[in-house]
Amino acid sequence: MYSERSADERKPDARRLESRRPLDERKLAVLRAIVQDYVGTEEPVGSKALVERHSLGVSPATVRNDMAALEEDGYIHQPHTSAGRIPTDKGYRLFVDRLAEVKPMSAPERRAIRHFLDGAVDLDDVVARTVRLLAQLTRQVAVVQYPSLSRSTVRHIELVALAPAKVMLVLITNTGRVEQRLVDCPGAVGENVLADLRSRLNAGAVGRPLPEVPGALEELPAAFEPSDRPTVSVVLATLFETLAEQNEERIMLAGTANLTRFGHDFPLTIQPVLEALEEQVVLLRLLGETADAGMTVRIGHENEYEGLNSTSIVSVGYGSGDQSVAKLGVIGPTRMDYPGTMGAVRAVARYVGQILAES
Amino acid sequence: MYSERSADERKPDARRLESRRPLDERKLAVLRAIVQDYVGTEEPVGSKALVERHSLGVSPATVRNDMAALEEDGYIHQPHTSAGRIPTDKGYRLFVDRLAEVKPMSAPERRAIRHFLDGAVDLDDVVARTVRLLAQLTRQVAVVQYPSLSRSTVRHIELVALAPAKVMLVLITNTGRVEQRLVDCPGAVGENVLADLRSRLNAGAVGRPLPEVPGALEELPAAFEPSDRPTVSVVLATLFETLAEQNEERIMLAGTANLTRFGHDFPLTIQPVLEALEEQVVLLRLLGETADAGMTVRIGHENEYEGLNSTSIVSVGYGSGDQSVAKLGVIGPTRMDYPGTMGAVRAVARYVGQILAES
DNA sequence: TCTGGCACTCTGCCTTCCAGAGTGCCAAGA
DNA sequence: TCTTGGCACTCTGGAAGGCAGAGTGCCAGA
Repeated sequence: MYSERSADERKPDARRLESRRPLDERKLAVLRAIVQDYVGTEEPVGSKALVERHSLGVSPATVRNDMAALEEDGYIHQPHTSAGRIPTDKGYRLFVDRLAEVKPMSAPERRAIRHFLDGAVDLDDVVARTVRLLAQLTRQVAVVQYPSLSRSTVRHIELVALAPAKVMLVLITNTGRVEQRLVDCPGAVGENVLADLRSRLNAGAVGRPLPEVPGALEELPAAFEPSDRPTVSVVLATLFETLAEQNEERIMLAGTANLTRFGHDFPLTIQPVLEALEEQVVLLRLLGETADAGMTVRIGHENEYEGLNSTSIVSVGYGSGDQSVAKLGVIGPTRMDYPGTMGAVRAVARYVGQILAES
Repeated sequence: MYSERSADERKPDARRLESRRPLDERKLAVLRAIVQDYVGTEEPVGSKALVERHSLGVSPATVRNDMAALEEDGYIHQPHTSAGRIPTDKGYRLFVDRLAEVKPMSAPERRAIRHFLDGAVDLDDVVARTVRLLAQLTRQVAVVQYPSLSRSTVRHIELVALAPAKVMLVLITNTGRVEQRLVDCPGAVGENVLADLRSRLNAGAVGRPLPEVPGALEELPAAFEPSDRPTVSVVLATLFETLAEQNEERIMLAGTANLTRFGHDFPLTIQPVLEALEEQVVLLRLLGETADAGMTVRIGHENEYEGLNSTSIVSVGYGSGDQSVAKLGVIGPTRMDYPGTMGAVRAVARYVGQILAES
């Protein structure tokens, strides 16, 4: 799995991927050329076409020899005798690990990103804009996870009496996320009790990371009159439940129409992908496997989920400060423009982080 | 456009759709049979197959004559000489208006719907469950609009001081919808002012339909000290803005994977549909065209949006009381099982309404 | 008004054929 | 030992042709 590290760190990993004999420079150049051409044309690429389009400085016959070696090592593959070659998952892997440079966004692109995201009015809007932007930039399916509760801290807790025995609990996090729950209390709740509870809740929880909140508020019921304790307990229970509901994490999606540019054997590939995209659980797990730092690229069969076996996923964490609070990424065919996609994903993640930090 | 009305009311409408000579009973039966068979097989249906599968009591030759008449009137159409017939949009229209009975859900189905929706914990969950249920029942793309702000009433308005000059405004509606906005105040806001404002806001707004709220609160700043008025005005402005933002209406979608069962000429049909589905605006307009009472069916070219010209949309309003607060529906190929789809849509809308009314 | 019969016309599918692209291998050259 | 030109071979994709099957339109008779 690709992670952004320095070249020195990276090498031992990459070497493990190769088989017995190391690939010489030219073979790597051939592989790179094959990947680039195949991504461009979607057609198996032959030796003659290769030397024409790339200045490899050798003849087609030589390239053929290299190709044979690459094929034997499993980096490329021939759909049938006397057809050109297409990269295998392993070939893409090597390409991403050693042959590709993440392509930085151009200055105008960066300006456009900034500009587009700056217009957002609230968290929902930030996420919505981000996902659309990413889909547009990469022309693929984009996925953005809402800043997760588990990494954020409490900004405020509010209690609102809606009816004598009904209280609405509102939790606001530093990432701008708002969660609300209706609480059915065992009996009528006095406004003074509510006010007291409100201020104690905030005193104990504000500024804390969500997972720590239950510990900090454990002793709270003891501070109240015995007659009020059931109410306090119910409210607390609801609060803890809300905090714990990490699986309630939301995800936003855009660019599914880009799936139509997927491949030739269309319905077969696209249906499982669409199904996967509808399963929040699958998407969350997918994003969850993203490394905490650096970009993650999962290629074809490296993917656990079967329906996504012919897709690649480029994902990265983003956050308001230095640590990531959520992930985002794109899903596209294994035959994708990795450098460009990775560049776009990284740039978008960076800017979203900035926007979140500012607000 | 189909609307559910009594048979008597319906007739004049239907008659207008027919051409000069009225279609006799048998021709209608033939059309009905054609629609049913075509929906089942997806293949043009011929005269011989028709008499075999349906007990029309006449010979293929007779059916052929009827078909010729139906074709002349534009209800069916021949892809090419010596092929079977397929219904036109006009044919489906007639079928829906006069030949189809909305198919009621079976008792087990109704129980399943109820059961599935009953488990919902909050509004988000209700909508999410509804849309998935609808997609599953109809095996098509389901669309559910969140209960709209414009029809609901204020249940509570809450103000929360987050920082000296930052206030969070939370609006809770009777449909369970919660909207929040961050307000930047011109200066620090005292807690007593905030409390005063809070209670006055609620006194003036609670129970009112959202559109009436601005009128009811117009005079509010006058009740405060001149020094506090700028703050009050800003909060009010933000509140009104929130109320006015009807275009912020949200929509939830499910079942896009069902598009893969769409037709043969796949990528061509599916891409514009996927694009349309990503445009909230398009979807909202689509649902917006739903009649306020009764079900609406829009078939093929009756649809404004070009990308949906080969799809039909079955939509209906749903609501917590007797009046509808939002719409839901499904989008599928014009060649869809109208009676079944309409039955499912109606049933789901009814149960969602009940759930909303209970909560 | 309905029906059986008949000639006619399409499509869809299968087969055949052919050019084009690409390969693997070999022997010669650097 | 690596590179290269040459050559025979293979496979796909598209075009062309042929054919069975399904379906129609029309006509004359009941």
